[in-house]
Amino acid sequence: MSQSIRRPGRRSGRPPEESRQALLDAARDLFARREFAAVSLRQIADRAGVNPAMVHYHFQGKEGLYLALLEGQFMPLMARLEQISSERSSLTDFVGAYVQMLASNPWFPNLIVREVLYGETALRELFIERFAARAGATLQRLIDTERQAGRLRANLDPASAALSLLSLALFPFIARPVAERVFGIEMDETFTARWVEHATRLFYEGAKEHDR
Amino acid sequence: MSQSIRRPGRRSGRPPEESRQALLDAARDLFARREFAAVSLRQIADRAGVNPAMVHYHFQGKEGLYLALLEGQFMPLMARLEQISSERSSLTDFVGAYVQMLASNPWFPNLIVREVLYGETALRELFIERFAARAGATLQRLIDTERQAGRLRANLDPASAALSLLSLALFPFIARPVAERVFGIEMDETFTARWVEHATRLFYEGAKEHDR
DNA sequence: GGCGTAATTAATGAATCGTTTAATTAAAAA
DNA sequence: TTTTTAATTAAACGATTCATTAATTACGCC
Repeated sequence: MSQSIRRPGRRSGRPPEESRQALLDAARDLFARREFAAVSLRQIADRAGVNPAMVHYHFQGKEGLYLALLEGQFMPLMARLEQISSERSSLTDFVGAYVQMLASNPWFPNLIVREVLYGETALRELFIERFAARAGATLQRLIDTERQAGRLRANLDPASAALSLLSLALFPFIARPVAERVFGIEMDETFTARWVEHATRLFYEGAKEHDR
Repeated sequence: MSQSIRRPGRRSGRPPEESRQALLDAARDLFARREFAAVSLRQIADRAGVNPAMVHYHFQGKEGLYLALLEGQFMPLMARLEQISSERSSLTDFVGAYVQMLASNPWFPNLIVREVLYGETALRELFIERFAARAGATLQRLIDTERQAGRLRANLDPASAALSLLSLALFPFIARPVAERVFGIEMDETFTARWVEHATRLFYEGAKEHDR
């Protein structure tokens, strides 16, 4: 399979950064589909078109590659999400930017689910403390602002409301592979825009003051 | 680690079904946390308190154990869900029974996510064809009934509505480990009941006819 | 143009994986 | 009670895992 007939030695006309980046890209794609222990170094190296030993040369081992991947790909997106969480003042813009980002980086929700929701790893704590807790608080604050402005009903529980909005915004992209088939939709930019519109409308109408 | 000082031979006063069931239970717990390739036979056997070779005696190997697990634990719950999908006529009852079941079997959403959403396995096809597609259709049918009865707005898209309701019903239990910490909730029976109430109310109010 | 260093590979080692076999004990059958 | 069968284990096997080392090639600097 990985029958590389290449002799050893530095490759000609190729910046060394290329191998490193190829490994990171391959690892990102594979770790989005299967968890750490289930992905082998040879799989990664094969996909990147380099020798497995390169993983140790560049990253000091499998775990080092994983950490570098999180540092280089996961963390920037998380920082971006955190930025969105803090600076947006409109609830709709918040959800929109959120959904936009998840839709255009399909590997991201996968890795979140794998690493944060079900992986009992140190990254979960990091994610919760540094991001989820803050985003949750921001979301509840935004909701409370809307509530005090009279656009949401007075007795609305901020935690339940925040969890609802998160559910509407995130679930379709988490369940993407199945949802696309079951509901015959394709999660492109068109769908993303429509979904943001649909979800926020449903939320606002469902959570506003109403007589019953 | 698995330093069992027990001599070989049949155990006294112990029905053989016990070992088999212990293996299935151990496998269920472990496969809910880590995927197939990441769980070793020795881990399962240790947790079950038997020798790894028992897996081959009872199930003809690791894959056989996995299939037996799906057959014995996953499939019955899926059949129960399918029953709920077909016989309930009220949308609220449907969601209620659904949520109830997910809450009381925490390993089930985990396995669904792992096996169906992200595992590119044969079980995904089975799940989609035999269950998800049918449940999706049933849900859309129920929603359409409500729509024609005037309890939901006339121009509501059944697919989007169904996906919304699913999001509200499922996401909290999929994201359970994080949601519990971020929002300071505990997903016991009390929460379950309140969530069903909250989610269906949000959905009905958000999707009913309203002037804007 | 020669030389040191950086990049890359093949070859190898130690650990662990799933599996198989043979031995051993208890239960069931005769 | 004796014999057969079922259940269980330890031990060993080959395959595959991650990691290491030594050898090889190209690049950059003087």
